[in-house]
Amino acid sequence: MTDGDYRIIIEDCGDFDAAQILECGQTFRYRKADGGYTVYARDKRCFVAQGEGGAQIVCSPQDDAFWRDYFDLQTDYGAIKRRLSALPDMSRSIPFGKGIRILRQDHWEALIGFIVSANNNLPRIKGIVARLCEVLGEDMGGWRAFPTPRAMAQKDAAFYRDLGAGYRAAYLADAARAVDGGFDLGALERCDSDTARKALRALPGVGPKVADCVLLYGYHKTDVFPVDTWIKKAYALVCQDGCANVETMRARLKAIYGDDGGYAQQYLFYRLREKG
DNA sequence: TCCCAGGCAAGGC
DNA sequence: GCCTTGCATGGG
Repeated sequence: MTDGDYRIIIEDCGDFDAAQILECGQTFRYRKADGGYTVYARDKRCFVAQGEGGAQIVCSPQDDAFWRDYFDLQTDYGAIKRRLSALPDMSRSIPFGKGIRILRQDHWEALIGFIVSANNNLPRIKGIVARLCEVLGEDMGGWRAFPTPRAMAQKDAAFYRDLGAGYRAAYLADAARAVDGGFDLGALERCDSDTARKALRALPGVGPKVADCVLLYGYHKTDVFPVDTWIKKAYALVCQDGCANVETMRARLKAIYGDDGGYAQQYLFYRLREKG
């Protein structure tokens, strides 16, 4: 890391664990490094070190506010955990993933990342996103920014296929053209989750699951409950009703966990994937 | 080799 | 409307 000595210090790590935050599948732009993680967001980079005594975010001093917001440092996760504690499976899942936080990511970045994520695995998603930045992102002097909608819109499906995106290649090209052509991602900030979800689903490659992930990680709309293959497997733990329809599952899980559904989903997802 | 991965879209009923 | 199928590619 060559960004100097500026550090954001997190003294109490009861609600902050870098490994859990980054490896719980909400972002694909990080690299495990010696003693921590290098994290990328938009056109910025930081290094997160986690030790016994606490965590430190090493970054450029002018990016202090950006990273405090990105890591959601102003939110009281103790209060969230207390609200969820009595709900199904939370007595197991919250202690297992107690250091998870929901990152406040960029709309566009979350959209592209989760279009890539469809029927894909985490190592491969990370690789595709890394190549996307490497080839189309602005050179920031040692690393690459996430590509702009304009930069991505100028490439066609064949380009993204060569990058290894598989059958998602056309989704990437078409979604980029839609956003570059005027689809207003920023306007959805002011919509409720159901309205924003319907709007996002008009984009190619955005179905129910991808839309929910974009809303949760790209808009911090924490009342959504993304249902993926892991949550489908877990559903029987929470609702022993034999339900197999995904939309019904989603509705029932939303009803159980309410406005904190996004957090509950993240604790559940992390524990299941890590076999905790 | 085979199954699976933070699913989506299209086509058949 | 709901259900099934095809889809690219790499990990385990």
